[in-house]
Amino acid sequence: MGIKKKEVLERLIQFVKDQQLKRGDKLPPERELSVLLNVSRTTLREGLRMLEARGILISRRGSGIYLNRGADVFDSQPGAVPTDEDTVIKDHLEARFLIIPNIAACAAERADENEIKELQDCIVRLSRAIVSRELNALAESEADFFRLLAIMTKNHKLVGIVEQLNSGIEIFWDYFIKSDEFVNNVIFAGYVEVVNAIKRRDVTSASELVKRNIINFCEGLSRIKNIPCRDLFGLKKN
Amino acid sequence: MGIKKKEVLERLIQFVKDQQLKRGDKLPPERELSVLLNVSRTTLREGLRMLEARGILISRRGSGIYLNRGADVFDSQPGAVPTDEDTVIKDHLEARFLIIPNIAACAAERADENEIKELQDCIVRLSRAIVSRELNALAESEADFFRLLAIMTKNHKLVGIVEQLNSGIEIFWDYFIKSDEFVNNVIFAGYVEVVNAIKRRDVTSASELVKRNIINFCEGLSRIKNIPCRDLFGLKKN
DNA sequence: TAGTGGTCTAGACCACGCC
DNA sequence: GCGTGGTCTAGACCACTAG
Repeated sequence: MGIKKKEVLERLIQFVKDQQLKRGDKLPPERELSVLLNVSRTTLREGLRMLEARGILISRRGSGIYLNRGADVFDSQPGAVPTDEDTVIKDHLEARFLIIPNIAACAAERADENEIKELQDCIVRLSRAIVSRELNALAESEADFFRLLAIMTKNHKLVGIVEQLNSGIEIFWDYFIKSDEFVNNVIFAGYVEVVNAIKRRDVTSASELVKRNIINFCEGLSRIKNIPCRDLFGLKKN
Repeated sequence: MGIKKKEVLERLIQFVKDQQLKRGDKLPPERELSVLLNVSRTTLREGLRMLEARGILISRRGSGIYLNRGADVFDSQPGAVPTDEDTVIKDHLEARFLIIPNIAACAAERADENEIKELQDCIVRLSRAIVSRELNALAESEADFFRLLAIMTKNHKLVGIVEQLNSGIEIFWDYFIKSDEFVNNVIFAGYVEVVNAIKRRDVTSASELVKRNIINFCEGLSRIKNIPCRDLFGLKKN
């Protein structure tokens, strides 16, 4: 991310705090804000769009920009938008756990032969990346795996959501790649099982195996980092 | 959406088809593409970013832009990116059904008193919008409802995902608003029940009630439009 | 009609990848 | 070093909303 872009976010948050703006309050017009924050309007809008994607702002054409529910992050969180690494990783794993199993189940129901073939190719790439310890290839093929599951559902919205889930997750592979052989193999084996479940059209297994896999993942990570994984899985029955 | 932006998407898709580009193939550089498609680079990049968000493209800094898995949409779908209204609505409802129940369960576990108060206020706004038949207020407060659920989970990733889910859904309220009093009341009552479940910290009920609510919603809509709702709910047990 | 956000342009420099 | 995508600028016009 650019230097300016980050600065814009910080200054924007600082501005909201300084002005004691509350939910529903209106921000100054974009042209004015860009002068106040000392950036071009385009750059400002990049930042605004980012906050809009988090539900913090809402833009109304012809009217103005308003603070939204969710603006309270400014109070509780010091940095608000970029949080510490551990939190990002924890949030990501939890989001996976809550969302991917259902997508996998749906994929098992609707996948066609070509798509299953794709998924198998994806696993091959994944395994190559694991044995050769190639970070980028690993992150990419794993993202692909989830992307393919979403595509299998034939639901465009889900594709977009998985893409959002996949974004900004490069960090945690740094830790994973350092992990021991065992965890890698367990996790990889897990992916293979998921594909097999989908091949059999076994909806329930597909969902459960994905869950199991994410839990393995989490346990592997918690052995290296101090991420409390325990409280993530109280919702297992849902 | 702007005229140019739509044109860019169309021309981009046409370009990929004409050149017979397949997965993994590299697109021309941005500066070149912007000339080919006769738009500025900024505008082009808006379009590229949109396709990237759908997992169709992938940009590699210093290297190039590549077609990704998921590019097959060009084959199956005529328009590829913007599909017909019915499909958009169906996809949206299904995505809700697969994702929101788990988020509601998680919210029931973690919500604090202030947030529950917020949710109640939100319902009040929702009910006002329903009785007065204000389309925008209705869409907005319903989006808020889901947004608040995500915020309650204290998981930033989920907030982003719900925001993605909420986006681009203005259309289907057009239909809803024409619906009969009964459906409206049933749906509204459903929201109230969800809030009560969260208040009681009843994780299971929160999840189930949300599901029930989405099903009601779908049935209400299918009475007006010809949306096949039946096949959406084969995954109920997961 | 005035003011707002939305889109678009042409051009500049930066940071990374690859040779 | 060179080409690529990433960021940033300043300024223009369009489309919508509100008074």
